Amino acid sequence: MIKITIQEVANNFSLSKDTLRYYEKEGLIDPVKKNKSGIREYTEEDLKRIEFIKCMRSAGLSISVLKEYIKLYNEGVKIRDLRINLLEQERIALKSKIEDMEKAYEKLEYKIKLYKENKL
Amino acid sequence: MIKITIQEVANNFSLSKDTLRYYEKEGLIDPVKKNKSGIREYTEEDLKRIEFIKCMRSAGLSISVLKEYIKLYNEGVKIRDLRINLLEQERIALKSKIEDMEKAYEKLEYKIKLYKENKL
DNA sequence: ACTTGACTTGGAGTATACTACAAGTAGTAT
DNA sequence: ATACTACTTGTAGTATACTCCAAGTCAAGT
Repeated sequence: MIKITIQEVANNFSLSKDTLRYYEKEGLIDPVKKNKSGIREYTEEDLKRIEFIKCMRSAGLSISVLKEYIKLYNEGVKIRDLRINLLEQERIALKSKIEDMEKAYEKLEYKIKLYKENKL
Repeated sequence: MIKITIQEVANNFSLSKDTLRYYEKEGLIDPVKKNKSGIREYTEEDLKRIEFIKCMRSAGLSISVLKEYIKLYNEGVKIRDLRINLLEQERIALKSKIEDMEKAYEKLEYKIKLYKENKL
């Protein structure tokens, strides 16, 4: 078994140690195993979860939405449908957010073009 | 000349009156003309600015970045290059943000697909 | 044995972007 | 005239997501 320290996780994911502990406290990450000295030792499983959370956070999913999803996830298969539902909703929200951003992007591009052509 | 009240602006742009005054206070919107009773009367020009700000905000550009851009804008042509620069930077940042979000979107889609195929 | 450095905890503090409130004024309806 | 509504200002409060700090523990190096 590989033992990964919080420092290593922080470096690899560009997250602060504080943020990692914060995510754990909030339940986004399951409680990480600690050695006899109380020091966190992350597993591969933990890293997968952290990667997922980081990706979703960077997409703008809020802590509370992710908290809810993880809670459902941990409660097991019975409420699988709820989980699908939640993800579907977030997918839809994310889609319209991306569209908004693309609109803004085009607007920016256009504005820059005008500037460069000395028309502004 | 058309006189547009803050209420109408708020309704049309789905922004609260408080937010509109906040944007004005922060300098994102130029000081709006007031009638003899001190009530704001928005012009077409104001509305264009508000639309731009709203669009950029929804793309995630921060108040402080927009503040800076508007400040440069108001300071005139001499520093046009600075403005282009700022917009270029934001364009690049926005692009990578959109890419992040698309990655997250695909991940979500995939996860939902797995759920639906009963593989999770 | 002692210092160093990285870790632990719980809780306080910060930045951002609003959002609500209190006190007052102005115009309209009855 | 009185009540009602919408507006004004400045300031205080809130939600979110961290971020920092104090006090303490622990293992390794000198």
